[in-house]
Amino acid sequence: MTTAAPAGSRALPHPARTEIRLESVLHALSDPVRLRVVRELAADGGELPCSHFDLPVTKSTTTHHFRVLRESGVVRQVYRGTAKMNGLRRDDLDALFPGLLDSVLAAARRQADAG
Amino acid sequence: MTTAAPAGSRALPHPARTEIRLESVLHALSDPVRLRVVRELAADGGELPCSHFDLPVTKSTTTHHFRVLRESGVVRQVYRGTAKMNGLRRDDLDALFPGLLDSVLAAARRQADAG
DNA sequence: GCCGTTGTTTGACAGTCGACGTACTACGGT
DNA sequence: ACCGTAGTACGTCGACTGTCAAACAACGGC
Repeated sequence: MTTAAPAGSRALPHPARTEIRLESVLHALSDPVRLRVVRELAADGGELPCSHFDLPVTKSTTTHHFRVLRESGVVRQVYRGTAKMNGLRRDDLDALFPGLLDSVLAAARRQADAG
Repeated sequence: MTTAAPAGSRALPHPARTEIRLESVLHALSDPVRLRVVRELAADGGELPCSHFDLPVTKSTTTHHFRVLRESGVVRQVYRGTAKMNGLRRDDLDALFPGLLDSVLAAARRQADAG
């Protein structure tokens, strides 16, 4: 009754680089909570656990948002002990859509500053 | 009986430049039909009537999509006789979010070519 | 072995979205 | 005055979204 994934390294499905769709990425980034997560990940540059983010939503909603980000190809998630680490898929996104992520991040920063 | 707008020039509400929200723009661009419209508008550079677009949806759905694009600040719409002309708000978008529109368009082109 | 921390799952719920058809309005020509 | 073309408004429908609470699972340490 292992669910299909071997215990000890719960598997997380990610789209391959070629499967990443622009529409899905834009949709993932169009939510304020998710955009904020992406900004923090970009600012950090490395990997951050879900628990690092102090989001104005419950745990289950947080799980949901991270799943949308992962399934759209925006973040990569891996388990490290009990924590789930999140990293931006900068390499893949920059290869597929050069400049897109940077201009979205710049736009978000600008809008936040003007706020 | 006039609905509030003087006859002869039906008014269409547009967000002012400062009211345009990044999240709304990304959401507007995350739909395949709308992204396609935006690409055609960008390729043309000028104004095109709704009837120019041969979209795989009905007229009423087309109206809906153009409204989303207008209300998010992506396109500007004006009536010209019985036609409703649509133009990209390049000036406003470029001023608010430099490079964003271009990288989205480049990404869309790239994805379409690879498709 | 037990507990706390971390995250998942499930089910519910209200709201939005994209799509449709039908009925309607607005304008330009004939 | 009439018709045709262009687009709108309204109501509906099913699917998806964002949110929550409550119960559960996995791992690390004590």
